[in-house]
Amino acid sequence: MSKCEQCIVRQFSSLKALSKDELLKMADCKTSYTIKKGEPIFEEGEITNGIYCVKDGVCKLSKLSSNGKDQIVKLVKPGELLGQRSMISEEPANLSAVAIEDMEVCFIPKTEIIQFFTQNNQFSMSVMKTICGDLKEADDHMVDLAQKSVKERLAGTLIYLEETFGTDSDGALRLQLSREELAGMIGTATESCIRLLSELKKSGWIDLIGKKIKIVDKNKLRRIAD
Amino acid sequence: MSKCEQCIVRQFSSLKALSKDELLKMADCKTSYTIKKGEPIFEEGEITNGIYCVKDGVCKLSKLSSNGKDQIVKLVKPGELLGQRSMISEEPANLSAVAIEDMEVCFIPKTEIIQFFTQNNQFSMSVMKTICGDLKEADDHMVDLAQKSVKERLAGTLIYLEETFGTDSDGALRLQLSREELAGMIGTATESCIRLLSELKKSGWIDLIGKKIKIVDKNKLRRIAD
DNA sequence: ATTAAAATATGATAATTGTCATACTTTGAA
DNA sequence: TTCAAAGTATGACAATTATCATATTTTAAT
Repeated sequence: MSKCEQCIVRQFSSLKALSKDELLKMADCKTSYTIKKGEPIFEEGEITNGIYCVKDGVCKLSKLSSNGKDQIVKLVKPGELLGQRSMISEEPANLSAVAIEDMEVCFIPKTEIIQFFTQNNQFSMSVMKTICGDLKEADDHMVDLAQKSVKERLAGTLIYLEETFGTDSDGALRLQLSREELAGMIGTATESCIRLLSELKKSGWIDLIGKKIKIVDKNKLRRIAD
Repeated sequence: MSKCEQCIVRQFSSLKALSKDELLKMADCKTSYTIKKGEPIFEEGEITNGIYCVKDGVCKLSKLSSNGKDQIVKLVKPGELLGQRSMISEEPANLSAVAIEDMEVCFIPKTEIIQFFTQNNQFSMSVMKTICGDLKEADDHMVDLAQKSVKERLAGTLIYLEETFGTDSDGALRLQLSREELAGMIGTATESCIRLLSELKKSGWIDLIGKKIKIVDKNKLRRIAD
């Protein structure tokens, strides 16, 4: 069993507020999982009874709409926690978490987290701040979905993907999303997404290398995104 | 100065977790305000340094989009708290709060709330749960905005307005929103909103009495909304 | 009570976006 | 390696939604 104390990603989440003793206790009761690309960590409606700490890889949090399409609400990257909301609300998961890349995650049981909440105020304040940050992002995202055009949202999403997950050796977006997933992020039909990507390529603001996307003129994209 | 102990709406918010002593302390440092319909409680970008408890009246939380339209993110009713998110995040307000009806609110300084957080675990857990509830609603709302048509969202919003704020003596929605505000809730142009209301009226599912809206066939609306 | 301003309503039209069909390309399993 | 399946791409068309113009009604200030 690996030690939480030595885990680097801990620094990026609320877990950084835990003491050495608490980390040792956590290392004792945690379970590590390997999740392959495309596999779920948990699904909408499932009772999770704990939270996951993402050690490696990226996953999408999405919800199936009544029209049959999957809307991606958020991408979660290493260092972030997963499933806090439903654990705190004591409800089944509202969203599905599915790996976009191969992942390594650790599961920490609810009983443990609740103990940390009561004994470590810094920890609970940190979790609270994280959730507040999520709420702010959700509100902002909502406004964009309601008021911006698909093209504006696509441009904004491409910039977000580059700034958040970086680029590979070709200078293309490191995070490989399918066109369907990209469409699910911006809230549009897959064909519309593909069509607008072609349009942005024709304009010369992006380049399409196979299914990879490379941002050529970020300023132009920024101007489109507002 | 009125006593928080005797305030009924307290029961509906996290403030119900406070002890008698804490309530007395709060009554001492709170400030009461009367806010007229149309007036702001705080605006986007403002530093608030505390939270508001809504004693009477309803307000909208909205954000100005780059296209110049105001998107309404949430309606806040008596008993609910206002401004917790930015207080906890220690950031300026992300949304504007504007009264939709004449309101009575109490302002409680941040220093006080932070004290309650550290000394009363039930209180901080309750606030955390409320914010988690807000996050869930925001996520769900996001999916609807991204995946549903304007007509579906309008139908859903009308049902929400009836079930949340009730009806007046005519059976019409008690909460009086302008067409522009209703459009701002569902994320569409005012004209589109008006047009669809006319359409729903022609179909006989709703009735328009002046600018009031009355739901005639809720089941039909529900079927439209999904 | 009068009247200007604001809100509501509707038509005409354009722009955006979704849907269906189909072709091409890539991927992965036998 | 081969081939079926999945993913990507594009065209044609329909549906939805926004925009602009204008009329009507309501509201509120004088």
